[in-house]
Amino acid sequence: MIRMTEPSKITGVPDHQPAAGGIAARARASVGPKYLTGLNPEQREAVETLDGPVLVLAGAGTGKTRVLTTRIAHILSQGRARPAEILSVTFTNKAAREMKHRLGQMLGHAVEGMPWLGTFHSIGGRILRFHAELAQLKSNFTVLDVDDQVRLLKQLLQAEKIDDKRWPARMLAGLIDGWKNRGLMPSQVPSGEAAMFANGKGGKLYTSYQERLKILNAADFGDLLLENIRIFREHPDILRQYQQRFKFILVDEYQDTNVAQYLWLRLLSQAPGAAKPTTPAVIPGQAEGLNPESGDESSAGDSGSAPPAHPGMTVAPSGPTKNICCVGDDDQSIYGWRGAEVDNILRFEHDFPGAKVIRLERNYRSTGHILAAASHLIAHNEGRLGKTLRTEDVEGEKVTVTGSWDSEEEARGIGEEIEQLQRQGEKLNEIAILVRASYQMREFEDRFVTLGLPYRVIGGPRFYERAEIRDALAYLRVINSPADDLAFERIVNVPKRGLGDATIQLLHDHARKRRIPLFEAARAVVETDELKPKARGSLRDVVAQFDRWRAQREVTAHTDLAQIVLDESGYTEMWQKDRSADAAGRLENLKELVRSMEEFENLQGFLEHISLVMDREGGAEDDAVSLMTLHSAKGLEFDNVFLPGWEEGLFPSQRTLDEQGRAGLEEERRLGHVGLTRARRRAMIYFATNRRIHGTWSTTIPSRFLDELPAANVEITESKGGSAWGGTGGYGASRFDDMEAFGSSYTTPGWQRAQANREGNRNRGGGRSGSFEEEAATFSTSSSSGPDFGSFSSRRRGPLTIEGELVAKSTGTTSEFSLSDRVFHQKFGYGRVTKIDGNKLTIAFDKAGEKKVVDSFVQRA
DNA sequence: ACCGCTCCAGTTTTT
DNA sequence: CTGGAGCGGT
Repeated sequence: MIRMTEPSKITGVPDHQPAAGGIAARARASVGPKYLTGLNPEQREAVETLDGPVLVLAGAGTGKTRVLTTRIAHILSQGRARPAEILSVTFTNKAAREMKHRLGQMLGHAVEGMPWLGTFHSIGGRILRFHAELAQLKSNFTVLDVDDQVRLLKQLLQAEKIDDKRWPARMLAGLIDGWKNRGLMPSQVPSGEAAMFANGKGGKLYTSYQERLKILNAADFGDLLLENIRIFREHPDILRQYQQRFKFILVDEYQDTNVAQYLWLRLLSQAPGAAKPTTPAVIPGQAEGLNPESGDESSAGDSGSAPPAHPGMTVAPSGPTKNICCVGDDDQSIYGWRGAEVDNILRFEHDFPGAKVIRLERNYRSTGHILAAASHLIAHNEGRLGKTLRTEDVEGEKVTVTGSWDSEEEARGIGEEIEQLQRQGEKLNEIAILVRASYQMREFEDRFVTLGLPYRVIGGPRFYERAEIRDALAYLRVINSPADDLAFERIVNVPKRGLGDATIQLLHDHARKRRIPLFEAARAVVETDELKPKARGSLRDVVAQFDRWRAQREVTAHTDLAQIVLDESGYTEMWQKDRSADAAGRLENLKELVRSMEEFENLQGFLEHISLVMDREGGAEDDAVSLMTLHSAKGLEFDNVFLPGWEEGLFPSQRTLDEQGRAGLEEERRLGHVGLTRARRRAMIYFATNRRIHGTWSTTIPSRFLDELPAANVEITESKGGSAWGGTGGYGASRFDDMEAFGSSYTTPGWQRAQANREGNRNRGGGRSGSFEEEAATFSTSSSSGPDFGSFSSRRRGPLTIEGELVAKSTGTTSEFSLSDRVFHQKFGYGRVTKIDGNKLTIAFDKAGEKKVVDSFVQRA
């Protein structure tokens, strides 16, 4: 039942792997270098096929990262290339770190010499710094975050007198991002698209945005690749230099690449010298921009089978290709909405003639039932290369599907299921709840807080995206480069200094008139009497402070300087005074920021990398349930996975269906596949019949994906969260047949089912532990269920003994708190106790309102 | 300049 | 039902 060991990813031999191919294979395997032992034949082929293009289709849990790292080790140990001659790209810093780590383990030493292992953006940024002047930048250019970008665009919109309510800066940022993802410079944007924004001003705004970036000596994320592509196209000699350097190219998660990344890879993967010196003056792709379907590649050879080429991809002359190895899984492509092109992977053999395609289909993660369910589901997709995951693991437990009355019951049921798992000895760290949309998390959080069940939310704002980190960075940016207007504007009135819009406007006017940065404008303005005395003094202080810090920079270590700046500016104090729940965390983050600076030589080096490299690394030591979206679950695995909210409209998401049609549906289905394949031993799907959407209750119908699960691997269970729909009612073992019948028409209104079940429940009636039931009733968050359902929900009851146990287990029955105590809670901040019920407190929080929490989760304030 | 009110819109997220 | 933005009052 229980898996014995996790197959060792690096050196061990997976225990359930066959002696494939018999004696001959084994003999051969034992001959090879030791890092090859333990690879299955396909993995081994993927590692050893070094020459020419290779596409490794690596299904979930088939050892993808292991193949990538082993391949690098193999290249190195075969002497085919030196570490600095291998280009190895990932999407996330986390993935890059993971690869470095594993490589280090495999090679037995730290991987100092792999300078070109990193994310697309960090490597693109690195290359761009070398040739910054070719992009009208200086090598110390700033990488703008989304906030800066939007602020800049807002200014441009204002300058153009465009109503930024009707045409929000965010939307324009999204458009520009989309264009950059597709590898389009301003001149290449199809005129129809450029005209869509702000009555035809879209293209012009893109152009002026790019101009402003150059003036600010800044690049956004898209530029890091786009400017590379431009430089490579316009300077074949530079391109050739990189082509010669990179003897091998490895790409992780190829299914997530966008057009720009694809073009970048294509350029770099041509054999050196194959790139004909194109006429640099004409930017190829410009013509195609007007006529998107005319990429010349698509006309070559095999018609029909491959999707049409991207516009603008003709820059890469089809010539001999170097050793590029792309690893990915078309069934896990879930980022289409942000520019990823599944077509890239579907078209690989066409784009890289002579490519070898290797399928990894042996799954070392999940049990048979889970894998069968996932495979069966994804088989409903049409646009896929086709893989069949196999396992030699046990069948294991069937995937369960559980219906709940509403989302509250769903949360309660999952909460109880988790407690049961916990009592069976499962680690909370091995339990995850994967939701489609982040607003689903709230209900679980509320429930867990009530239960006192430790949980952690994965995803959410990244470390460097947090306001306090960006503020701190802005201070440092202004010190480092006085011309960084965006940074200056961000912090000039943070903390509050009485420098509001009027002052900023004045500075802007000055700066524009005299063509100087805002900071210099400020310096000049304080010498005049254009400002009111108060603002003037304030601004004078700010200028003086920055002058002082810049002087100190010469004689102070950069970490110390950062600390000084944060203290002297009053920024630290601002958060110290803040009484909200997250203030403490923010101060902690600031400390962490200062600490992280130690890894860098100096302020300049730190700032150059920070926006690309920082990410939060939460303390994962505590045992806690993980709560996250399906998207952020990609790449992770857990013994027990809960998949709530499988309802039409939510999952698959109505919006995706509306906007993307069939392609959207397929992407949603891949999301379901990703969710299921995260589970090693247990996958538990839930759907609710009623859900609150935008505040009002609506009735939902089960997701069509439920119908697409294979009956043989799925078990219908009853909700634990108040077994309102007992086994007898409409919810027996036969229910799956119901669902299959459901199959063809999804129109069956869910409420019909709900009605039926409601009847069933009425008939059942009767409660169990009366006394506790009362407590539970008072305790459950007051459910303002829809009109019809009020009577029903008040009837709800469940195996409450579970809760009883937890209560007993927690802190005993007498609370150490008294009425009207001031308390602090990690999540909700400060509040006052208004009611005590054993160890359960009702607290009126200053900011979060009234909540019920277990007393062990609060402390006296 | 800042606070508090009303109104509106409302997936998924990395770099 | 929430959070963010924009507006008007102090």
